[in-house]
Amino acid sequence: MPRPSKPLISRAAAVQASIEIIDSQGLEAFSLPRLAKHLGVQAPSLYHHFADKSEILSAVARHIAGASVVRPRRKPGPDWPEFFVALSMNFRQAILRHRNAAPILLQYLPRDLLIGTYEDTARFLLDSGVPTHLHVQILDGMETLSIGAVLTEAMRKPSTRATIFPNVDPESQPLLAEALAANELSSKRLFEEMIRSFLYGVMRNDAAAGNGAERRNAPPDTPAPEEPKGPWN
Amino acid sequence: MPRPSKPLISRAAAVQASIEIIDSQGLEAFSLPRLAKHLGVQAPSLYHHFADKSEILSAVARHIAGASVVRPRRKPGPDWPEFFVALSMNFRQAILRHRNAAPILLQYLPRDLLIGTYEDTARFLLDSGVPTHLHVQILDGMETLSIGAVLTEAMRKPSTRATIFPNVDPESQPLLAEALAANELSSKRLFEEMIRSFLYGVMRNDAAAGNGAERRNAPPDTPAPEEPKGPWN
DNA sequence: CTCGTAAATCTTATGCCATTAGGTTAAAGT
DNA sequence: ACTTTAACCTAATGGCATAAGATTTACGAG
Repeated sequence: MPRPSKPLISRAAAVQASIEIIDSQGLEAFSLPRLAKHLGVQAPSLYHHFADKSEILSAVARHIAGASVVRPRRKPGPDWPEFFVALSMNFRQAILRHRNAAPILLQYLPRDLLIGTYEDTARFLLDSGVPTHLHVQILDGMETLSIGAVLTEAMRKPSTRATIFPNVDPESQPLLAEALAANELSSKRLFEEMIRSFLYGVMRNDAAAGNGAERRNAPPDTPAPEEPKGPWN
Repeated sequence: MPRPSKPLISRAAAVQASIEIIDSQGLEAFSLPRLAKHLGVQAPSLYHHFADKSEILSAVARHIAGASVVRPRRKPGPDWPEFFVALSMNFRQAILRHRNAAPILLQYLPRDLLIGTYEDTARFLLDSGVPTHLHVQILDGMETLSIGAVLTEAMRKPSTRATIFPNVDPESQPLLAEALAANELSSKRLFEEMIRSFLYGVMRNDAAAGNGAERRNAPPDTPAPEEPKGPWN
């Protein structure tokens, strides 16, 4: 059956089907023959729409990450950190919906997709009174932190997903057990608090200097390298 | 040539050779036939020492991550955050030495390897006067943050590795360009500052309350969910 | 010293996969 | 009406992970 009236394959449909396979059967189950079967088509036909497998995976990553670029609507102001908290939580949700795809995202995450929104974000920071010399720290930190935290969370095995730390023995690890007992936060809240902590932490220097905009961040109290890189073998 | 006087393969040698291949030729170049050739042996022979390929990769992950569990020697005290900063930098160094293996680490990172050291770390926090109810936040946060940040950094393409944000157009993105110009930190220092910011940020509540140990962390000023999970498609 | 067992390698084979080459037909443009 | 090109197909190639089973040797028990 060559050249049907209406194409049997579209990039969108292929991406959609790929995500369904990955979600329901895991990343290892994803292969071109399997995807093709899902689309009622033969595997090599996919090469008419994608250069190779990696291009499909790349499109999948774009689709998943793209769904998370819904910017919370918030006015600039002193509680600007909450904008980023909300943004991160959106991102986290979007990724966790397709946690099986996490390795794909690590490899193919379209950095430009995020960076494309940074100009607006910089404006938001500026309007909120955050000094310019902190913008890169905040933007880069948020990116790194969100992606990294979400990906590692996505990779947690289902069995140990409920507990924060698996296999803690109260006998040999009494302090750790006590710490866990004293903890009140779920994984989700831990993530949220982590973002918040980072953002408030970034502001610590300038806050101490009376919120003055002119104070450049001097080298921190302790530069302190440690453990001089010994032979790595 | 069956059953030689001295075994031709050892787990250690196999792991070592695997890392060399991955470092020099990339993760995609790693296959059992290739590894076998490196060891002067036939591919199926590897199954006498490992159950399957994933067991090899798991051992590789252990080896790489294990090299980073060198704990900085620091006394407990008010500058306890610097212990964690040094620890993270060690970890970062160890991983970045084998950045091609980053995807492996995401998949096989032995969580217990890190958690095994948490009891000591909890003791350290306690001796430094950090309240117990923050320990989990700190331990989990440090783990998440270090792993995530390092893995995403490791995945950066060589071409864009030098710049913090690639492809910033001063015309269309003036604020972002300005922010980059105002930034004084290298990638390494950004990482370092990120860790520090997080740790100081975690302390913000208790510090404000006069370092009192009894103050449980009340729900933060703004719980604020946002973007109510719309249909994800 | 001998002999059985188990260790460490081999060869061969299977089935899946990504990808290439080249054929076939229908749609679309001239 | 004719050419081009889009969109599928079948068939083939070479790599891979892994299984099955053969072979030879080291080693420990008697």
